[in-house]
Amino acid sequence: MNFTNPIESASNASAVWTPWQPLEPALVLSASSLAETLDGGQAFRWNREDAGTWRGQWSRFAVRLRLDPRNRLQWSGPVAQQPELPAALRRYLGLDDDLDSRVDGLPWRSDPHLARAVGAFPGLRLLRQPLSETLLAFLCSATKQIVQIKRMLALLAERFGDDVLPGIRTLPDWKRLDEVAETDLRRCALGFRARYIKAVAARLAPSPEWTGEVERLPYPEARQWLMRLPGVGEKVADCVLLFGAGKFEAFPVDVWILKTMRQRYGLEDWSPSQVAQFGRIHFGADAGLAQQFLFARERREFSRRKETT
DNA sequence: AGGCAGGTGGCCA
DNA sequence: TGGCCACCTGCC
Repeated sequence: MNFTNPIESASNASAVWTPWQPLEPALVLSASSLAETLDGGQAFRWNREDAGTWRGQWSRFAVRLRLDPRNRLQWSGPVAQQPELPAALRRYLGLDDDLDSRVDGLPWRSDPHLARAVGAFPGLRLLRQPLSETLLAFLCSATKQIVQIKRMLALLAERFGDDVLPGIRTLPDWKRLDEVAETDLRRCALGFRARYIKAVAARLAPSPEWTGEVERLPYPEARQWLMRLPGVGEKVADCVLLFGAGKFEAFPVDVWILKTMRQRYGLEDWSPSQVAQFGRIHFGADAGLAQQFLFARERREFSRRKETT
């Protein structure tokens, strides 16, 4: 790779970005699958820079992504974050997981609804985000829309995160959040979620190794550990494990999935907890992957209905 | 303009 | 266990 001719980003005069280059090995996905992966409720720090270009952050990294005319993913990153960024990006995008074979292993052959959802979002991915940030994000998520969760995290990063490069800030870690007064957290539009975040910070600030230990635990134990934290119930724990720990058997049940599953699988009067158990049994070891396709399709159906009414 | 949101925890039967 | 309600705030 050659970074001798870096270009200036139009939207950020200070950070110097590398030229666009293909991800290696190549990753092919549709524009809507890319949008759904980055901005569909797994992660909350991605924004459209202009048509077809995304800019996002995780940990101390920033990157821009777009598709070439043959739908292969290209990236451009801050020159200052070379040469670590490509490996970090591959990990973030979960390229070490053979997603194609996992998708193939789902029961789509006997489940037409799942087959339609899989067909509608070719190349859709599960991200492998830092667990700590994923926990923070989903503590913010209770009864909030994606736009509002994004706003909370942007405010948290702006006010309490660290400066990495001009225009690039980390989210605060638990140690930092433990130092912030709850009233100051509430000014980040967190509402009652601020109390949970404070309590989790008080619990995790003294043990920075906690998240790493949870990540290494098998799914059922990791889930129990997470659910001992205030503000973390079944749904948040499953989101954290699926999007931030690579536990593909986690099957988060929010109101959207609950609605779809009740309708499509004849589970009218089932509780969220029962639906989660059904999902893990029906879809198997990669139930969370199935959930992501069903979720994407449900969101698309919803926005279509909204347009026509 | 006021109800309602991608949940959780506490209280009650 | 199962059902109900408060919890903040901003957006449709």
